Amino acid sequence: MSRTEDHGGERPGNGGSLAHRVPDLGALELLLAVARVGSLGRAARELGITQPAASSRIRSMERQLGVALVDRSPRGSRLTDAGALVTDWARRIVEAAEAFDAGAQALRDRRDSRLRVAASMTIAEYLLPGWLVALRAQRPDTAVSLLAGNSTAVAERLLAGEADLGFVEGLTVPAGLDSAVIAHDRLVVVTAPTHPWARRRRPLAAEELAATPLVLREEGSGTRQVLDAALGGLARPLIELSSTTAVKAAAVGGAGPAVLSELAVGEELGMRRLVRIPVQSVALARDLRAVWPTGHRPTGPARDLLSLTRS
Amino acid sequence: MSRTEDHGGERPGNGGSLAHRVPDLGALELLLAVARVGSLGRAARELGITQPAASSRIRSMERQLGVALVDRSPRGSRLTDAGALVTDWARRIVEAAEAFDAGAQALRDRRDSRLRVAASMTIAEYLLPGWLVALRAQRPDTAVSLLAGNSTAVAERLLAGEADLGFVEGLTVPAGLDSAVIAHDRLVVVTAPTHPWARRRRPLAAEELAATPLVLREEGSGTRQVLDAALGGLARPLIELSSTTAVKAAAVGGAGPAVLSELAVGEELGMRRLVRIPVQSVALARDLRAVWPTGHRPTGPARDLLSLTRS
DNA sequence: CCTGCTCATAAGCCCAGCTTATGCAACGCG
DNA sequence: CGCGTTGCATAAGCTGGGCTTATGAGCAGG
Repeated sequence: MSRTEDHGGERPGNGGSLAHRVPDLGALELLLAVARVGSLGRAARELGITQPAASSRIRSMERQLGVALVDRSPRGSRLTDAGALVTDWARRIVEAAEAFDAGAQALRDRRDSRLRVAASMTIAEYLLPGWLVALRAQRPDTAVSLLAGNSTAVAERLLAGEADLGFVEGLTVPAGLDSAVIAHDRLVVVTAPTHPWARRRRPLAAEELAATPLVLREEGSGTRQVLDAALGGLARPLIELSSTTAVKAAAVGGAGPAVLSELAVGEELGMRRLVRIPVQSVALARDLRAVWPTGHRPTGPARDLLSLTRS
Repeated sequence: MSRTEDHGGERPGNGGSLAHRVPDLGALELLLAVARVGSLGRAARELGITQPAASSRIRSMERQLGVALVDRSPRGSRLTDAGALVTDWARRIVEAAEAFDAGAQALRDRRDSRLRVAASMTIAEYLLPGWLVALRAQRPDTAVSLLAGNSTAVAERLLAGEADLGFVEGLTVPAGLDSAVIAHDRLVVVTAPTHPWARRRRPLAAEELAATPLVLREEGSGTRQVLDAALGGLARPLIELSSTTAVKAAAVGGAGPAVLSELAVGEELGMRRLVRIPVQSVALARDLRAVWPTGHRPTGPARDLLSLTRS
């Protein structure tokens, strides 16, 4: 029990401060660059720093992780096996950071940008950043601005000419807008893997779901509307929380079954932090739509973004 | 020197240095803490720093992003709308960092750890970090060590008593091991969204796939073995690359169709950076299995980990 | 054997982020 | 109505991580 560093006794499910154990983004980018070009010096040049800086940075990263990451040779540097693994994990962080950056950049350029997008929360949270990364890859100098709100707000912006393209997830398309379905979303019932439902063999019946207190978004949210409609207005809240992520956290923590968009829990399901409970004969599907003012077909960058969103 | 930091006209698809536009992990963690507890000061205490440090850090993050993130009031701080969105994007980064940390920690503790895991590359890359995060949430003081290699290496370690639990993805279970299927993986054919196949209506026939030069892993990799077996040893390589991520990058870049594990491309599909091409009558499914020496059923932490991996 | 590539080390600079110490604003309570 | 509590902002000073430039050492190839 040689616990090395454990003065962090915080809430369950949280170790100690992450930032001290994970290299910063610059270091991770550097590692990816080294993996790509096969040399510290060239990777350094690529990032606009000097070779000693790169050398030292990689070295200190290795010290921090306690693992050799690159094999230095006089003819270049290659990743070790552990380094290849670490690089792949690092890539996930960098990709998440790219999505963050794309979203943040759109959020910043408030008024004057060329492509103004209005989107509902779920879409803005989970899908848009990825689309923006892709859009930036295609058209690097398109500046995008983003406004997030509910369906009504999206419709208002579009009709007022303050947005060029909208995305909504509701059951109906707001009046005055044309739309195209770009994806299908489904609400799913999830629990922590420890919950009894996780060991069920037979799908859940609608009545069981309606009879069980659930971890839910607050009334008025798109998710809640769909669920209430599907169950006939009967969903019983165990707790009501004001954000998707709060609901997820509660479910992961074992508070109880939650109902959430498939989009929101993809990762948790993949990592088995949540388990999906099959449900019988409840219509929890909903369309995700791109919308624009009737008649004004999207053109230019809006058209590009729209075509990115279709599979 | 007038040039501040912009002699970087790099390869397409890459902006400039990310690290300067995205707040560092510490700042993101702080933001999440503020969102959770509703006060700068309490969030600061939670992370073991002082209130002025937190105040300044949040402020500089707001300056960096050009968006107000929190509403300060004399009675606490709440996220703005933009702040809520940014926080959700930030959470993705932090979660990726947690997975990185869990993996790295396992990689570091080479010999002496209590639970020694040996896993094939794909599993080690995409699934294990998530499991380790979950395991750490359940049993915070279990130290895990990780060794990644191909099926043969995994089997050797287990039989030599140098590993307590293994994970393999091949077609067959190595001799001397018992196994349990923990998940199903499928190889999928993917292309960039711009590729002609992305606009096909009808599924691809096996012969078409076999006749088309593909972006592939090198011969000998598990992925390649499964593909060759499914096609009858006929896969034609356009390029052979030595890592899953290199293959992904090539496919995203439009080099040509690639064949990859579903696990590896989930994110790219979600973000529409890759498009999945349906294929007809080719058996690309494979089992992911946990393995252990015949007779030695996993016990203790190994058992915990094993049960985490089953849905 | 020299030239060119690689990486490592050394010495010095600079700024980001931390701390402590303080001030100001709002709320609640005796 | 003053007083204590809670919460945020500002100021001044320290420290360290990461950068730079300068230099050296190992290995390949003409």
